[in-house]
Amino acid sequence: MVRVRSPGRRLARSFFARPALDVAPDLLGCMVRHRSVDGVVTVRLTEVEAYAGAGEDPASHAHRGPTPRSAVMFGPPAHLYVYFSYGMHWCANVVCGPKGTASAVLLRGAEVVEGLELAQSRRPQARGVADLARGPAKLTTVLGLDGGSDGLDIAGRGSPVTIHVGTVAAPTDIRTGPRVGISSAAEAMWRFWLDGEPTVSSLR
DNA sequence: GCGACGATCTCA
DNA sequence: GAGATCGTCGCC
Repeated sequence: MVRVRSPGRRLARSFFARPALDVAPDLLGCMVRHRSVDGVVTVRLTEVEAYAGAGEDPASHAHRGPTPRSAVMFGPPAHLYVYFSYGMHWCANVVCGPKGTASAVLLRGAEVVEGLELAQSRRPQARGVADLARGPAKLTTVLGLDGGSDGLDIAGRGSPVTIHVGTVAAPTDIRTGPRVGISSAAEAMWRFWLDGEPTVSSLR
């Protein structure tokens, strides 16, 4: 694959206005950037999971229809869905599909490519650079995101969070497998990751 | 109003 | 392998 270490063209809303199952593998290698008052952190995605729409995916937060928590998922694509998990962690998704489908892609693992120092200060417990964003809650922490970012339009003008073209993965570099940590629809091979990357959360 | 459980992480 | 720790949602 071609390795580019800086973010390329910014992804437009149309990129996300497709089924999550199509968007998810296309996001591998892409760069997620967050600029805050603290500075800029950019990561390159190495692992994602797709969550299909309401009624189609029992493992999705949107499965039983809109609730206050999952409301953002039912809105237009390219918005951030950030939720609180296990009483202590934040996890970030990007809403996909046309408005109302309530599908999304969970960001599970990434490599820090910009703002290493700031990333390390946000996760002092990290074992090493590969551990900084290996796992959805770690990735969210390193980017400096939390519930305050829920609903953010990443395709909008002036958004602090943007996603860009990064490294282009060859189809043979992409692996698929079952999603992690869910009990229903566990057989769906809707987890995608880049082969051989040390920042993939649970290796297979 | 109540209770079960979770798209997890860390440390032992 | 267990504990931390609490919001969300379904059901009573």
